[in-house]
Amino acid sequence: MTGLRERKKQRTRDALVRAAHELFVEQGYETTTVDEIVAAVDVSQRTFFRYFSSKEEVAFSLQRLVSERFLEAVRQRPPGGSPVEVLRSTLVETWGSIGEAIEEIAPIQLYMRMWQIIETTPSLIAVHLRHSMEMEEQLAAEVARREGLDLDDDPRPRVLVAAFSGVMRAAIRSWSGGEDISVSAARQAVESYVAQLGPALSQDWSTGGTSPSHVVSAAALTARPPGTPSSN
Amino acid sequence: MTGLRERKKQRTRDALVRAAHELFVEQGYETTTVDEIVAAVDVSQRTFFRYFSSKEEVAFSLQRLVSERFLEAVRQRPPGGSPVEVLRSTLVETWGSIGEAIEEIAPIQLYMRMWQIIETTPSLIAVHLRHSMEMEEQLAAEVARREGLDLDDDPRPRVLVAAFSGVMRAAIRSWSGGEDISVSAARQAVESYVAQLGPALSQDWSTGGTSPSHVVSAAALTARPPGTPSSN
DNA sequence: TGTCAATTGTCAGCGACTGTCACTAGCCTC
DNA sequence: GAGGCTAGTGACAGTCGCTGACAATTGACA
Repeated sequence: MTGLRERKKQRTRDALVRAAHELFVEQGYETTTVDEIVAAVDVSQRTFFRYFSSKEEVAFSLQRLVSERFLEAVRQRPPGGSPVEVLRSTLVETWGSIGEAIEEIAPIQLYMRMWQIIETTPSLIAVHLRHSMEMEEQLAAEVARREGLDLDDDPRPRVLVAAFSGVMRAAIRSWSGGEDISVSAARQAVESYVAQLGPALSQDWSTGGTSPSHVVSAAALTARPPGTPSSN
Repeated sequence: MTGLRERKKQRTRDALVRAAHELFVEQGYETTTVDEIVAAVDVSQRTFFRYFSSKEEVAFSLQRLVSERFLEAVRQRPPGGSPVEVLRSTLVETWGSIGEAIEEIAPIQLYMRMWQIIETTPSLIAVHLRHSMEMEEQLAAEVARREGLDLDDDPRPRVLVAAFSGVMRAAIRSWSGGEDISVSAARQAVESYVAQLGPALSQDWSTGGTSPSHVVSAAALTARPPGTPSSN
């Protein structure tokens, strides 16, 4: 059992995350000041910066939680299965428990709405892209480990992960730009996009398009799955 | 002919860019203050922020120049040829004139060294990724226009451009992490990476790897070209 | 040459972030 | 259960990026 000191720290940290998310969602990221966040939790600004190295960090704290959980789940996965399938099934199977982990800190709706804020705030888009890059690197290392490959010699892990994470980003972007920002809509968007990844790469898509046949398999990577609304 | 006022503006702008690049390269981006930059050019800080909306913007001013020139060159390109080939040949043919455009503002070595700063400064990496995304969107629109396609219906322009720009980024990263940061080394790295793009996508790469055959064509996208030193 | 408009400098101020130091409150020992 | 130890907090002063407002300057043009 953890001590009182520890629990107190966790509480203030969670409170800061929750307050920050509420304010960001309510009035936007740029227009929310750190002073407003700490006022809502009633701690000093100095304390805020002891928990988070920047205002950006608190905005991505839940995203980071999700990334870490997912990465950990992939690491725990028993050997076997193709890498794409490992990533896909890990995603599907951990979705629920990761959702619960979020709920312990803030209502999941807040997390969902925060995605919209990120995707519409230029400075956050930039940071998000960098995080994705870092996440890709770690995932690629794990895939390489599982397959017994050397990341320096074999580019396939990185490529696989890049494709996977590209599809994830496309799904999130499509979902966050749409009408229904519910959890189930997100899950559906992500799962249907990801489900296309394997088939799209193995099937032959050159069914009479104007494009040369060598780009079509890759093209399917960002194709909208049927029934998904176009979001621009 | 442009008036004196106009020329004076151009001079101070170029001087700011040059001074900023010199300082960034010499002592790092974060540790260089805007006050140092304006002191080197002897203008007020307010003037700096009239030319550049942020410290980041001046750091990317030469990169932006290059992007714009390249995009413009693609736009000027007569119809015909496959999209990949159009991008590749435009790159090769405009390399020289773009270099000259840079030289009018700052020594090209400074531009080259600035890449290293960008690639090793987290906040600049993030901004760079966002710029790449924006550039991809514009290039994709142009490719779609050339091919008479609708970007909303056909994902292939975006995919093609994403692949192209991914290869470019990989090339730059490999080059900037290496020993030889000369212009010719950069050119060689970029051109050899890009040259692989077409063949890599059309060839069959499944020559007895452990991976499923459906990822190998994509895998070749980030493969190191022969003779290029590994840079991590 | 005098008027107009564009450009610049000065100043005051906000917001993100950091170093420092005194203080408070869990924790651990006797 | 008292007292020392230390992790965590608050208060304060200061730096740096960036902005608005207004006055001073300087090229443009009649």
